[in-house]
Amino acid sequence: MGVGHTSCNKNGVNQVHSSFSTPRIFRGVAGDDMIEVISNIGLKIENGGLFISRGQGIHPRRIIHSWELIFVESGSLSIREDNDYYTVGAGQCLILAPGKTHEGTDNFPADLKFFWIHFTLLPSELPALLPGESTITLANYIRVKDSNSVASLFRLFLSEQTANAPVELLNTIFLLILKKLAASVPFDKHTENESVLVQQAAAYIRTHYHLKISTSSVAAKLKCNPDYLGRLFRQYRGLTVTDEINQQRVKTAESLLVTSLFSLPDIATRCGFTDTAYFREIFKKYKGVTPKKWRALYSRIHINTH
DNA sequence: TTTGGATTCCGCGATCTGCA
DNA sequence: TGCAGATCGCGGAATCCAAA
Repeated sequence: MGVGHTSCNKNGVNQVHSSFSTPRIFRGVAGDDMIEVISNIGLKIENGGLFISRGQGIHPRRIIHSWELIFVESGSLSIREDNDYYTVGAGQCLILAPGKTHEGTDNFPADLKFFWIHFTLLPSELPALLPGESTITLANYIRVKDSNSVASLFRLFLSEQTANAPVELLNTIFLLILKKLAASVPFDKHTENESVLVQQAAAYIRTHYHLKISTSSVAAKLKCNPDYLGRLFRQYRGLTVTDEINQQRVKTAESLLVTSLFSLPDIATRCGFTDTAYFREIFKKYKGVTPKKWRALYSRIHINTH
């Protein structure tokens, strides 16, 4: 497999390189529903972790000498790598290359949670591929197809790492994560043809939906006419800017309703709604039921009363 | 009865849409 | 890309409801 590099998109946003030549970091033999992993896989895992936001702070500017695999479980991470800007949302993955400058471009939102693993590539001294062997190619920016399984694998990785599991086991779990990522799709291929303005607006909405934003404020931020932005957004994405904002808010509310005990006004505020009544109306519009019913139907919180 | 949270209603201002 | 009419978003107040 090769891990990709990123390069500057002409239009400045989300350029994805989906094929990579060298270096190869591990080799596997494909079989029927199984993978035989060669023990000397040519990579060294340094460490991994889970970042949970406290709703403040920003990713520091730094250059590291290892690869970094980031998988966002909730919220969104705004980050740049040299001249490439990314907004990595829930269920998305980004691979940062060594030797490049990366830093946050916005404060950590309160709901941000992401897994990370640092690894280095050993000098490749592997012979040419043998019959039956294959390499895996990964894009550097991926919308993960089965994000729940990937999150479970990351948790397993961290658990085994804490238990001082043998390197081979950690490598195997890491390999499974990479296989899952390889089966996913590079992020938003259609965006290559999409207006830069629309991409910038969407990225801004993904990181600011919890604040008081509107078509006007997004347009003002991007220094363009609100009418023009609204038209472009509809043209490329088939929905209005307000719809996009509301969808982001409802998505977050959906999660908070089933995983927290916050009151509806509290959740409305956390999702960017300044009015609970309007929150309820919008939630019902998208989900078909009121927030209260949604919580009753899907809440995973068990409340002890004694 | 009180209190806190949920729901409904109404009106103004923001946003969308069609047109130039 | 801007204008104007139509439509919709959103805030505030009133009301409902359930628990204490």
